[in-house]
Amino acid sequence: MMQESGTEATNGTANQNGTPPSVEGHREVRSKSATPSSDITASDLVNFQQQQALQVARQILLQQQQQSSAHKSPKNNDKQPAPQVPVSVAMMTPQVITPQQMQQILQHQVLSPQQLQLLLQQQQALMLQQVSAQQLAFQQQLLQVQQLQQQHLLSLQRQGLLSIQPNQTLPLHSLTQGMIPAELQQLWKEVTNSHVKEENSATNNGHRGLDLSSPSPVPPKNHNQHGSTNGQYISHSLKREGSTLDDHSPHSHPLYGHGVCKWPGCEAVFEDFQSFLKHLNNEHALDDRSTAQCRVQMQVVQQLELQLTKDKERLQAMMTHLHVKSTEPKPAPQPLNLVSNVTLSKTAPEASPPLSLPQTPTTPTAPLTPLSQTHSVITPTSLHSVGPMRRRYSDKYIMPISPDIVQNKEFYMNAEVRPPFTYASLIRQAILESPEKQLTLNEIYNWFTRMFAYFRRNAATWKNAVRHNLSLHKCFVRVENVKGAVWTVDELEFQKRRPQKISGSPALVKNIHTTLGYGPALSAAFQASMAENNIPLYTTASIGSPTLNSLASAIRDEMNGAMDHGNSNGSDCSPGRSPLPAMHHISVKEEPLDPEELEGPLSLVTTANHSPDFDHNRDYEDDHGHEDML
DNA sequence: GTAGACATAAACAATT
DNA sequence: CAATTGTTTATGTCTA
Repeated sequence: MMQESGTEATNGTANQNGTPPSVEGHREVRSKSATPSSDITASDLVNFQQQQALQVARQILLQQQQQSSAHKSPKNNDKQPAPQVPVSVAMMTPQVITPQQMQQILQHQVLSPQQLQLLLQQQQALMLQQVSAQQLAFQQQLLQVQQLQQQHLLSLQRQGLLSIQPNQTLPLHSLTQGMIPAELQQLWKEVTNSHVKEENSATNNGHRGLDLSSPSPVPPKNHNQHGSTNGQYISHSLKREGSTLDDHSPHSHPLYGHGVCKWPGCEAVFEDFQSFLKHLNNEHALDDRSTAQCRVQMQVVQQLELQLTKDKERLQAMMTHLHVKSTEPKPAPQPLNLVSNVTLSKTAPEASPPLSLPQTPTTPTAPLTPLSQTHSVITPTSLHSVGPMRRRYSDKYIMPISPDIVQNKEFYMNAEVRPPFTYASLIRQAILESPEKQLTLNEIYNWFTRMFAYFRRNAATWKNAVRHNLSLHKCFVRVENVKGAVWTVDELEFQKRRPQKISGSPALVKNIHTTLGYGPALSAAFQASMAENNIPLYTTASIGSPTLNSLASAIRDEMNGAMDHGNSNGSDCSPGRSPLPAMHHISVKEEPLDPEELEGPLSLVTTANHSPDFDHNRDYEDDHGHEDML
């Protein structure tokens, strides 16, 4: 009987390995390179804006430090691109800093008023851009949701379940229009009104003693080179980054548009840029009022950010909801499509590989991980797409496999989808999950069958593989026991063996390393302990917002050049590939497994009812289940 | 094109 | 004796 399953398995694997791998391989490659621009767009730009602000602040600080300490030379001015170095640092630094930092700067007068004004203006520009960028981001996301819903409705219509006009849209726009500049203006007026009165008396105070008031002398020609005025500087720096929304022509200024001063609550009209600059430096120079306005604006920005966060969550929830719902009427394999749609066009083609697998129309729509792909441009892993073991290749990027397994537990437990992890990783996970960090071979088997629907079949094949792996890898240590022998994991070995593998590996870890400032060696140990404790080390990068991910990706790209090959290890913990925590619960819990999947006795093994958590007694039970299987 | 990691298959020995 | 466990070898795929 065992034989039967064995041969069956062989056939099965043969098929699975046959066609799909190549096809998917291509897909994977494609998906890797085809970073959907839509992912990075608006929201990321917002981040960039913030980073730029921070960068400017840093540059200024740097310059000031240099000036105050050694007065190096006017070089600093020409060398504006030099501070580039910190860019990466700045990028990695949570943007949260920006406002607070600003505040501190304001309060402690660390900077010269002139520099301060730079910051203020930068901030202003940022906020204005943010508003539009955020709206843009929202609209895109909402558009996706809308499309999704429309598709859903359409499909329902086709099935005659619904008769609604496809055009019918949700009142989504109300969301997006919730934060319009007008409102901000209003807010501004309210807040600043009080200050306006003081304005007259306060305008020309000591601060102006600085050369702020000399905007005119600056010839337009210099604008592109090294601006000596605020606006110029900013526009220059922004341009250098090449990531601005605004087109900064020589005479452009974030606070100047359509002949109008965009300073909150100002709206003064100017015929030419020069007069605007004059106005800017005169009317909006660094004084109490401007400072206050800036503070307020910061609050506004924070509010906006908050709002953005909330709306993102809402969107997430909506998507989640739709996703789950769509899988509910599971009889149809449609869910998958839907998911892929939600997931993004990018993954769409991958979400359907089921072709390759006699996949169980079972529920689970796909490991969450793929969903995360959507957002994490970084992830070099489309591996999670259902597919043959080969896919697991990218597994090397995921050393702390544990979290991934745990997080997608539901999915793998119910879907007869090959887990994208190596046998070694799985074995390790099994062992580490055990209370005593040791398992007998049979217990390992049981863990496999319990945790993965996929391993409820093809027993002969994968069991052999498990044994083979146990013997082959040094990281698995066999320990004689009273009852016989148990297997344990030599974590160090486990960590050790991977480094050699990849040389030019994904730089994900690099992020972590650099971020944490750990050397490879240290980090190895660190990771090891993290992994051992099932702590998703990489979540730092993955957990965050999608934008964070793309941000990380950007960082990585940036650093790749410098650090390539430098790191022997760590390539294992990929932030990118980690599933999106927020979406974890999506995996649909299917009551019973697909009947088809549970051919006879197998159903007993399903363990689906068992809590996925380790239970000491289960071994015997499972054993029986196995016997049934034979 | 090559090396390394991995999956799979299978032969074989030792143990239960 | 059969099944299980463990080791080893061979082969093929995939990726860097």
